[in-house]
Amino acid sequence: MHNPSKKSSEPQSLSLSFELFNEIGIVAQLARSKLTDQLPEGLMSSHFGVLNHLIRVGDGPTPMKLASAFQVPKTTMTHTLKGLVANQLISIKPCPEDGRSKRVWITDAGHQLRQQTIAIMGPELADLLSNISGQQLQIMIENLTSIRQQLDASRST
Amino acid sequence: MHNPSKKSSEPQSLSLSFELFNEIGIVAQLARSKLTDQLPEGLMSSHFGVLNHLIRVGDGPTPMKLASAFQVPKTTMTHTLKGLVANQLISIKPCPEDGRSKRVWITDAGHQLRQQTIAIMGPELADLLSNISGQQLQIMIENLTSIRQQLDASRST
DNA sequence: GTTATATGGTGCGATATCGTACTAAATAAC
DNA sequence: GTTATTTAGTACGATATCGCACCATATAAC
Repeated sequence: MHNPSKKSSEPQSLSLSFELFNEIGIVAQLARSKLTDQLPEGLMSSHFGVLNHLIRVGDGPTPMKLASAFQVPKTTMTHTLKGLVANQLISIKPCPEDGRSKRVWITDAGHQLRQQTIAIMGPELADLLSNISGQQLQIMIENLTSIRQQLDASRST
Repeated sequence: MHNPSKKSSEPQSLSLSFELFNEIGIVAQLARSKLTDQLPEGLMSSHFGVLNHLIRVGDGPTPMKLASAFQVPKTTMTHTLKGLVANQLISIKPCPEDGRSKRVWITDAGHQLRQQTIAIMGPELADLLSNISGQQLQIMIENLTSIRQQLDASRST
């Protein structure tokens, strides 16, 4: 059953596969919940995700670009952006090059909220990983990225 | 920046921590979406999760036990169970030992649906992991479990 | 240039999730 | 034994997510 020397490119045991995705799902849920607790009333992890993305990847994407970055339906993104606008954390302007599109810009308040949240959450998250070696962390990120990319690919099919 | 030999019990880099949780969140979302696509109309990953749990862990838990197993509010579990009952995949009976509680039992139809879904999803999930060694898979599960347990613990505080 | 198709965005309805408040039953305090 | 506290479950309202239908604009076909 336990077989650490299993070769790559062989299918993994079914139960281990389910176990991995099970753990991924629960950790995601708990982390999301923890993040939401840190945010001001009316804001959720989805809102923070957008603010964070605007800083990390750069300002001015279209709503569609955001939707595909987070792999959510565009209607969901419309809704999320509406909440951010209502809280004056972003501003949405028409796209000069494409009359169908709009572009999303983060405001100073948005920048501030993101900074503030990172200052609180960052150390907490890092704490959770404190007994994981840097090497293993790297491996986990690489593997998760690989899984995500495969899922992305199968989705667009 | 890249430091594979970092010692354990040191805090991880903030950006790497965020990156890990980011990937975890997106993979969870994509996997959930894929699972929902496989299920009959009106059922979601939350419903399947309960069925799967009833088989794996055993029949007859109270709704509260299920809620804490999935780390969702009890109102959410009430709602999820209602959907499963409506589809005749579980049955809920009063608990003999505790007048406040009820107990959840899976039906034959529930058993069937779970089996059927696993038969479809299992190989797909295993495929996603086919280029990850058994050893790395083991490590990922262990680390994710550790993270989950810490999040659980901090939650009950 | 006109028409057909594709793409970006939104409105709307259905359902999921979750917080608050409530009821009923069990347990603790006394 | 009565009362206070805790616990299991539900009802309800608010919001998130998502699928479908629709509009506006852009691109392709001709």
